[in-house]
Amino acid sequence: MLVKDQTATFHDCAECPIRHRAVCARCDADELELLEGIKYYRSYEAGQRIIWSGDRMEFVGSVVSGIASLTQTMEDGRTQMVGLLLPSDFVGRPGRAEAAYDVVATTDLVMCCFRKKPFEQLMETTPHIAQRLLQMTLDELDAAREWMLVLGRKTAREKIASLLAIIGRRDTSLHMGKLSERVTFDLPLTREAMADYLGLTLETVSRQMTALKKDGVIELEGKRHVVVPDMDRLLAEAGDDSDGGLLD
Amino acid sequence: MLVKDQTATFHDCAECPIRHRAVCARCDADELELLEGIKYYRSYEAGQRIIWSGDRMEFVGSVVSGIASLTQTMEDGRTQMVGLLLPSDFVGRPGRAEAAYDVVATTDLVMCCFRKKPFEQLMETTPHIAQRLLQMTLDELDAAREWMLVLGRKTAREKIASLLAIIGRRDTSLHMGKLSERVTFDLPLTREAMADYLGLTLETVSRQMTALKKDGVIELEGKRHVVVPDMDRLLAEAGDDSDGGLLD
DNA sequence: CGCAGAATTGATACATCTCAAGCTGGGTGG
DNA sequence: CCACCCAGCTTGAGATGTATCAATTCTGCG
Repeated sequence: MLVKDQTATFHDCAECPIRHRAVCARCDADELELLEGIKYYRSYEAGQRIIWSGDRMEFVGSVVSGIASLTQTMEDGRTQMVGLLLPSDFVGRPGRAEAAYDVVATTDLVMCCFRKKPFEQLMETTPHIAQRLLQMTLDELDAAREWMLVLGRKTAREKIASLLAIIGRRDTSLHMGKLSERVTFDLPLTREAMADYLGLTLETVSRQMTALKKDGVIELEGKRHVVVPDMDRLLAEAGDDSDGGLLD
Repeated sequence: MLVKDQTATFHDCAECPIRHRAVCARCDADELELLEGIKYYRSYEAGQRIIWSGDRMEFVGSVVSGIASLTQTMEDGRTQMVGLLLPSDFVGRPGRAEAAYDVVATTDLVMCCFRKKPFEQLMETTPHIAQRLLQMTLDELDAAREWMLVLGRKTAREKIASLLAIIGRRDTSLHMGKLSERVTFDLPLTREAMADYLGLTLETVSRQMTALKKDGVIELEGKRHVVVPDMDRLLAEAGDDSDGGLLD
């Protein structure tokens, strides 16, 4: 399987695509070697569940490639996505035995895993890891709070625009720097996943996508490929005062 | 002023009421002494703004007594509370120059402050502080994500019940341990603040409070004093499967 | 070809918002 | 001590945005 083959190419941390953004970002060569000793790769297919809420967690790790989602579900089936895990994002919580959320692979996914115990021990002796993890956790907390504003106070149209803006911005920051020009990306989420993220129904997501298209805020090629002719316009629709948003 | 007098009594960290829960919880006597060297107390009156979003942060610190709220505001005035700061909670983000949120004193408040620079330096050399801060940040992240479910998927009635359950649980865990018995507490929030927390209007909050009262889920003495005859009933109304919620 | 999952579109129901009056209780000044 | 005032709260009637239920239409794929 293609995904399996990819993993082989990451064996050396020095050449890892997320080397400078993940939890190991601050580690020097010596520390990296210690991490290499306890790491292993795992691949998942799109749709596969990685972790069940309430399960015992035997590992923590980083997303290397692909996208996963953190979700919570109520007894009656209502679900809310509470996090989008992108390459370099950390999964799992040191010091906690059981998972608090479901983690599901949204696309095909590769993770760099560490068994939990050894990782926790390493954290005690390697301040660089704990420091980086603190930084990343603070960033995630900011993103979560930004998202609370979206969930609590924005209209359906603004919610969609906000989501598109995040994804668009992230994709662009990876490629080149020029914003507020024509931006193009693929939606990694189904309408249903978008609805779960935004606290809407998939019908409402669909209607608002159509409306944004009709108003010229976005263009659609197929269902998943999005073109944003004017990023500032999109940000205005999102209700953002064009300053930074999530995920800096 | 009464609040001023109180601060005098906290001069010694060893006798501080939040000694074992705040960011200094893991510090030993030596480390505490270093912290004492850079700390100072500040008092605020109910309603006073502690920090403006976008302002330069010159200090970080812990809430010693009272309650504060973290809020975000959109240009058109819509506001969303993104955090409730209780005694022992940490304010500010080491490594960031500007505040991302407004912080407002909900009740009269005392804070234990550290100038930001010295605190950051101390963090570098004192793993116990960084470790504790990581733990607290992870807890806050969990609370924020729990709240995303409330904002995104719960009905107005469930939202109110959820908020009352959190406040009730916290108050009880401070006093005695026996839950699911009669629980009593004062609401530290106005209806408007509740609305800002829950992503509702204050009219809807008021109506749902009335409805919960009429249905016997809660009793009200005056506007602010709440009696919960059956905590399990309240949790059921919140849509929680009676397991833990926020703020463990 | 035809099926299945994903997405769109339509008609209607309903929860919450909005706008507009009143109410309540604690504090202030005459 | 009373009358008034005002912030906080409650209640009402109607408007509106989103959910719900129900068909279709699309799209990729075996």
